[in-house]
Amino acid sequence: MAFWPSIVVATPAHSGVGATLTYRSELSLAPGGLVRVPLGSREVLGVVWDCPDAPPEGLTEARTKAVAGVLDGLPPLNACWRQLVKFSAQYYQRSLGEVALAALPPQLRELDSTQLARRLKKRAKVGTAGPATPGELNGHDLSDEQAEALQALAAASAPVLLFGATGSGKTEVYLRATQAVLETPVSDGKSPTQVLVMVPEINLTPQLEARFRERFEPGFGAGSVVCLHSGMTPAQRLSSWLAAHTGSARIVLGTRMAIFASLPGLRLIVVDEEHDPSYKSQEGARYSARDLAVYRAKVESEALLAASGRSWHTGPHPNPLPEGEGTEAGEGVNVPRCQVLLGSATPSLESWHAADQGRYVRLAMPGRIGGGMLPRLRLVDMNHQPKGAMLAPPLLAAMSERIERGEQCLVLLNRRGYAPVLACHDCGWKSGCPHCSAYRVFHKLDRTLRCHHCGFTERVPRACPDCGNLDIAPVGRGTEQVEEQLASLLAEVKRPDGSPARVARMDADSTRLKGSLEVQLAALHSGEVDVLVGTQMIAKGHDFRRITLVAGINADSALFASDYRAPERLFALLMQAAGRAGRDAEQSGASEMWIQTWYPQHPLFATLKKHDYPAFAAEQLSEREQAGMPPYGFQALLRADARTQQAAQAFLNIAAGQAAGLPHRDDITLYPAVPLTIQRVANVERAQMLVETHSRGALQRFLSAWQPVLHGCRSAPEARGLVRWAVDVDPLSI
DNA sequence: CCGGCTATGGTG
DNA sequence: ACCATAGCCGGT
Repeated sequence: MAFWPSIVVATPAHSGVGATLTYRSELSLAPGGLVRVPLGSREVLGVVWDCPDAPPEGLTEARTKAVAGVLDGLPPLNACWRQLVKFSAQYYQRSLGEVALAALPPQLRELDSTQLARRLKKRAKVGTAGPATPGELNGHDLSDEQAEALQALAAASAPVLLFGATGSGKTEVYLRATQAVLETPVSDGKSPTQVLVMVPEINLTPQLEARFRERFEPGFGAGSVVCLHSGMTPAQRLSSWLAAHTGSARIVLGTRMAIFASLPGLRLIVVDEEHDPSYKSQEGARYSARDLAVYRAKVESEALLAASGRSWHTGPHPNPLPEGEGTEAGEGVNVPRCQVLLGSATPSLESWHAADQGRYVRLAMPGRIGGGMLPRLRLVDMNHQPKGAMLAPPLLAAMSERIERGEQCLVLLNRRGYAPVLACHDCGWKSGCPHCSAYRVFHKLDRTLRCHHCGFTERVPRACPDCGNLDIAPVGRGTEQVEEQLASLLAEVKRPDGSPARVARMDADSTRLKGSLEVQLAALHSGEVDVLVGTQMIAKGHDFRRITLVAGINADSALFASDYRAPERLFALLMQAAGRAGRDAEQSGASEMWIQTWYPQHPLFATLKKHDYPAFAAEQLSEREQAGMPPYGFQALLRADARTQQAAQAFLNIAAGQAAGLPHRDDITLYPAVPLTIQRVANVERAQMLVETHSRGALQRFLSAWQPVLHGCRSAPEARGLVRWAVDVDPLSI
């Protein structure tokens, strides 16, 4: 066979031929290099995946195309990054090229190598900081708990779960751990050490960014801290990505997508609020950035160890993903490694279970900085309140008292708009969405009916569209209505300076415009606002100083939800909300969390009252174990979207039928195809099938074998009208 | 009878 | 992914 130089490239192509495509190239290329290659009639960005000695069997030189260009000047993506991408593609059942290309900044696809050179030069100027002089502006001493946590972290050789109460100073632990990593000297020619810090939401990046900049830019230079999230412009993203890839950025702060950043000197990954469902991607490769963080840290550690010439002797590694065994905690101090630090006041049951088993090291910080106490829980039994009261009189009285003392209140309601539905009292018309099986929400401020699923918006009709009746009225309550009502109910209440109480609202609608979140937070901090009404957005992360009362006014819907993770989410949300109150120690003694409920006897409230997350977790875990649910069992969803519900279900049923004889089929339960709770969205019918088993390995091998079958089922005549399908491994809601 | 839209297939 | 091509309705 004639020799010709070939390279294997990961491209965005993802059905048919295989995971990678082979090209011809005279140039010397290394794995991880970026190339432009012809694909069909286009030219696309690709990642060099392999440089084999000989081209694959059965492929002739004439049938291959030549590499069109090389983005030289850019160091190749290292083996750890490639391993992360490869693993993610396999585990989440997507093509290698799709994951690889999605992990790169979109702008990179449009650049040629001269443009790239210019960007790199620009970067170099900002990026190279002088020798590190550790930031001194550190200020406060560590609490005993923080100091102990940091010591234990330094000694840990497994993932660390930092179980810290809201206000216990987790961020300071992240900062100190980061500082320790950045001060670690590296030998010549090696990349400077780097830290990745992830937060669940874009909203939470600015305040964390400010703290990291303040702490590290004096010592490590401007540009040592960069952000990476989907809210940035393409140019900003490219710039941050290049800074991370070249090592000029020492700290990358971002949302879930940041897990795929190229970080050649990575030594620590922090996952803040690790329980947060936002870490699970809901489109494309449905990855969990938290789980991948644990995997990535393991891969990076192995590489560092191999490079240091030692061999790993503790056996298999902690890893939530492949068939999970573990490693013993507490070994391996001073072994070069990349650590992972998962922080939460209400950890995911998955992480909690891993800590119970000793696969993770659990560090607890139960106390609040400054000795503040968590608020006292007050349950309002709605059975004993006046009919139709949206806020119980005792709650209103308590709020008034707080306002008169110059304290602030938070009112939590997980529903945007004025009312979830508008209805005609005569003929029974309701404000349904014509494109979805859902009601359109009444937004009074701009007089619209808006579908929160597909975005379809119309002006509110003046009369009932069906019968012409003028008497159409809102049913149920949203944040707009609570804001309006509270403003009128508290109109007579005076603040200490004699001025009237002020109510404001914060939700996705009020913060849509750029900068308005900051404006709203400033209004709260300066004390202009006494009562803030909002969705779960107000429960997350923000550091409110003068809040002494938090009220959840409609928690019940989650108590009896069919989703088995609903209690966990409700507990986390209420704990998080409670954590907003009493951050100021002086006032914390009297701070309160009020919950309006029709079911005050519900056991969830008893554990919440004691702020006893361990008890709650133990109880939930035993239920999960009984039922063989995660983390004891393993699940995937096969999802199908189609023009008709029959087509969607037909696809799923055919797929299930054709699963016969596949590896591990006997270990797998395939449940019947069912429509999703919201069956139709934007005129697309949705259905799904639950895949369940007791072994992660069995699930993986079964899904891999099922994949080509699923591709084939697409063209089954019964599935005519199928729009798309997807596999969701480790789904968050079923 | 052309043009636009949507479904289907292939990329080295 | 993205593009090309093939198959189905409306308009002058």
